[in-house]
Amino acid sequence: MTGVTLADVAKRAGVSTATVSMVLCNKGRISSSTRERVLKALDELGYVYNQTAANLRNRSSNQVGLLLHDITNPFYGEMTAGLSHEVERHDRLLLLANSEESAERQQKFVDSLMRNNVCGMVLCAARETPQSFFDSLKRRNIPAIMVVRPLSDPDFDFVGTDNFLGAQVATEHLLKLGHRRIAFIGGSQNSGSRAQRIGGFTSKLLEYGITPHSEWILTSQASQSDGARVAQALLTQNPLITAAVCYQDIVALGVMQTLRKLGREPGRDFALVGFDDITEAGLVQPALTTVSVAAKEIGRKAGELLFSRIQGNDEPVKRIILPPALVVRESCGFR
Amino acid sequence: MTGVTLADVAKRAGVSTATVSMVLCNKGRISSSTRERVLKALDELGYVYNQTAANLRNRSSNQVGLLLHDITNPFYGEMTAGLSHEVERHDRLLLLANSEESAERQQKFVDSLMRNNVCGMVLCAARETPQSFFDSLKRRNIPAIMVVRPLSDPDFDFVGTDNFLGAQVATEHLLKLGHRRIAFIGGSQNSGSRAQRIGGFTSKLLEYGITPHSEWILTSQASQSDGARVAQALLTQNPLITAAVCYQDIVALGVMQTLRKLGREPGRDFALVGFDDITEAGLVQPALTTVSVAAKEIGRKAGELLFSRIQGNDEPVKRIILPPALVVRESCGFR
DNA sequence: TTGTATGCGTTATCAT
DNA sequence: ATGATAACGCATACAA
Repeated sequence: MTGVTLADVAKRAGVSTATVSMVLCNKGRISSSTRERVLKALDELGYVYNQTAANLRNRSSNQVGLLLHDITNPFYGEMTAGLSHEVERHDRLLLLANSEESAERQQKFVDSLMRNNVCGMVLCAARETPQSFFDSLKRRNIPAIMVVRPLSDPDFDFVGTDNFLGAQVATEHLLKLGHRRIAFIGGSQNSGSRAQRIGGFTSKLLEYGITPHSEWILTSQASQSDGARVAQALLTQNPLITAAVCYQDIVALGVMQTLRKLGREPGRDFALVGFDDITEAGLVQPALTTVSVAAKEIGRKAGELLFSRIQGNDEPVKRIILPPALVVRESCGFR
Repeated sequence: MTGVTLADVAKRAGVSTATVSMVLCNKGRISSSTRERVLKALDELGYVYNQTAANLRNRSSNQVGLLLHDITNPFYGEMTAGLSHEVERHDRLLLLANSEESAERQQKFVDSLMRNNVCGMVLCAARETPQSFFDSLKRRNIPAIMVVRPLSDPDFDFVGTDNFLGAQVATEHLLKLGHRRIAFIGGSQNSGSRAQRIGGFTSKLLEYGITPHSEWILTSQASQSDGARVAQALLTQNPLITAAVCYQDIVALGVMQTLRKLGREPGRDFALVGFDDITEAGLVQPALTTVSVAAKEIGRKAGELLFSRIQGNDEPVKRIILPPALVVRESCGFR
């Protein structure tokens, strides 16, 4: 802190603080001669604007918050980049908080963001978020956009991807290739995204006159090893299964491992579709066919919506659902 | 903004604002009876502390800035998580800015962070950062820690990894496995980290009596596809090369692709070591042997040092160099 | 132990 | 076109 204030500059330029302030904000009409003088004084003194004071006086803030549960996940890294870009475009600053999936820390962060007067926030809530969390958010009445995880609370704007449709597209792809015995592998029991994907999966099966087997729908951790583990049991007991939709790409990678262990070659003896289009998907052999959910775009759209809310847009609650895209590679057969 | 202030609470509780303030900060001695009353009023009114006002009054701030050039890069995601954790431990908030490698935007961000009065910052400066950037930072005299990219400006604290040693360890690993024709793939021409890694690479070759071929040292973008591209030319023209140290894991992943395209199986016909130990490294097949630079730890250490500076530690400039660790997986052969 | 009064650096209202 | 001054919400020195 250099400590140079408006008053110092004013004295130096031989004007009032009001004048300096107006020069800084380009408000009011000031003769170009005094403007010159002020500008010169500003420069000579190495003045640095005190946003904190301005925020207090204006009862506003130039900061928005982003609450994530795992910044380490490349998907959220992408999303953050998209949002960050939008935030910059609006000359705001981004406050980042990482709940690491703890409801307690999440609440702490949001409280902190509120104390810091953020003008809005983007949230990907932890899985076990209590209703009280959303309530406290509403009470303060600060613009907040939920992202990625569906069904947080219907009163909030939401930006995410169409899990249902994504799973439908993935499933139909397998169906059209002639597969009839298809499993769904991965995701945790209490995941809303997973519920939607399973919905897309089963609905499409039914559309083709196929009754979904609930024993062919497996949960797993979000890791390759656990994907491999759960697939092992399923595929040894049900060798007639010829394809699977996986909840995540990483799970699909695990399934690939298991297939090879069982002497079956993915892409030839078995068809596999993943979800997320992570980098590795294009890398493995055979390259993984997957549903892409455009993480960066989610961030960008969330920012766009947030700023429109900040600027007073009071249309009814919005749900922006980005269309997923099937990225066809090699894991369902080469042609 | 609910708009409830200290004064409102004070009135309600029948005390002065000073008392309320003291209750909030746990300062001064206040009878437990009035404390009760204040706490009750606080709660009833749904008071929310105004950090902005406090910051102004205290001539301080509870925010630290983090300037990155690519939040999308998993390495920086990890680092951010480490720093974020440390920031939380100190009850501060983290302002994130993404320069996308533009010196101009970077300067804009830092100016903005300064106007917002951050109490400190962690910086991974853009590659083409002009000296004026560092000068403006020094002028304001705000604690700043440089990370990852070496040699920014000797007057700043630095936290990074030992690139030289890391590359030596990686190279020696290949050498001990019997490889004698080893390439170095990746990194951009003007990268300081890369220069250090090449130093480790060549010095170790020389130690084993091998003369480094400059044509076997390639630059590439930090992407899988470019890694694949540059490897293609090298490996078709020099089929006798049996191993490579890659500047980054992502580049190594690209090289894997190329190898397969050329009918060579990584881990069997060719040995590969990466750098960074990103999540994908453990996921691909064969899993990538790599030099871990403990991204999270860099973030944590940077935070630790930053807060010690903020608290007044005025020891001479520090350079914290974290030891790299070779993570042996499968890409140099299974055993 | 608690209250009074002042100032942090800015902006906006009202004069001039 | 510009100046004086009163907030913004809080913390603290000092008084009581």
